Amino acid sequence: MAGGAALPPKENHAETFARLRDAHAREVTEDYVEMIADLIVEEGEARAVSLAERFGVTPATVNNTIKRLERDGFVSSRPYRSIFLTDAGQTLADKCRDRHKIVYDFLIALGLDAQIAEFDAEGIEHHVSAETLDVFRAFTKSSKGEI
Amino acid sequence: MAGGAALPPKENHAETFARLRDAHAREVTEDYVEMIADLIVEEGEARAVSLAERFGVTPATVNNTIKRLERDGFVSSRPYRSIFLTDAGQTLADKCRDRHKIVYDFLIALGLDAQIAEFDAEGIEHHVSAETLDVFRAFTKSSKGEI
DNA sequence: ATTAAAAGTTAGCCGATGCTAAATTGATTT
DNA sequence: AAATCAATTTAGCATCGGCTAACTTTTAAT
Repeated sequence: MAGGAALPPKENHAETFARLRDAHAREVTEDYVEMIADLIVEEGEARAVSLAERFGVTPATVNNTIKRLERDGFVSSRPYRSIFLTDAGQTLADKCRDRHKIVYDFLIALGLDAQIAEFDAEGIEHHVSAETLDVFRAFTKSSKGEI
Repeated sequence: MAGGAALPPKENHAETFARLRDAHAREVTEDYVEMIADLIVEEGEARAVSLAERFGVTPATVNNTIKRLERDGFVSSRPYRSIFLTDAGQTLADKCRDRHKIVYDFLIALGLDAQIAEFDAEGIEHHVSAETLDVFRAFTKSSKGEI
């Protein structure tokens, strides 16, 4: 009963990597809307200069990226003004914030320190399926109850 | 004594994202050397056509990527021949295989099914710190002992 | 009100990673 | 041996996400 199990282990390589590439394509967008939402909460508005500083990129790069996000309907902006999330952008930001927190809390529940949990969560959050997120959440919850 | 804790929670955004971008830059390289090593084990050699099929990209893309890997010292190849790992490539492949297995086993230990564990591991493996890997490994081990 | 500083924008560049289409080489079949 | 078929390579293109340098606009100070 061990041999082939439920799922053929070979076949689906290509699909795995296709989904991986899709995830990558969304990462910058997700990081930006998440950060813009944070900045609006923390500083009252999202300025390009703050995004540049937080991401560690140049203002020109931020400008570039914001244009893509605008094209894709996640943010709105007017020249020399601060940046706003559209409804779609806000929805995405909310989803990302939740997901980020689930991953972060899970890593903390595993015993990792805040610095490492924060850094790893930033990388991991874009690559967890809904199923894995559920398991993470349940684990964190149960580990809290078990004290 | 609680306020600032050991690590200021704000400041280091930029460094986090810089490290994230570094990790991204390594992902394709790591996936390729890992896959080349797998192919050599499974099929006796690594052909471009197999890489193309497994990654779900065109042969032209594989060719491109192999040239970069060659430039960076991870593989060697001669025209119309199969692809070999250099020592550096083999070392990296071994490291990646270990890491991949740790992440995969951890997800399985958490109760996820093989298909999802495999897919998520592929995304997560490039973004786990050494500390997190240690915790994953310890968790998997202890969960095996606890049956 | 002018000037200086800060913020934002534009133009032009580069590398990574993908593609298609066409040419080439290698392997197989007849 | 020739012809075919599969694999590989080349050329040319696109997008993303970075950069620098130069310029413009806005904001703040004097």
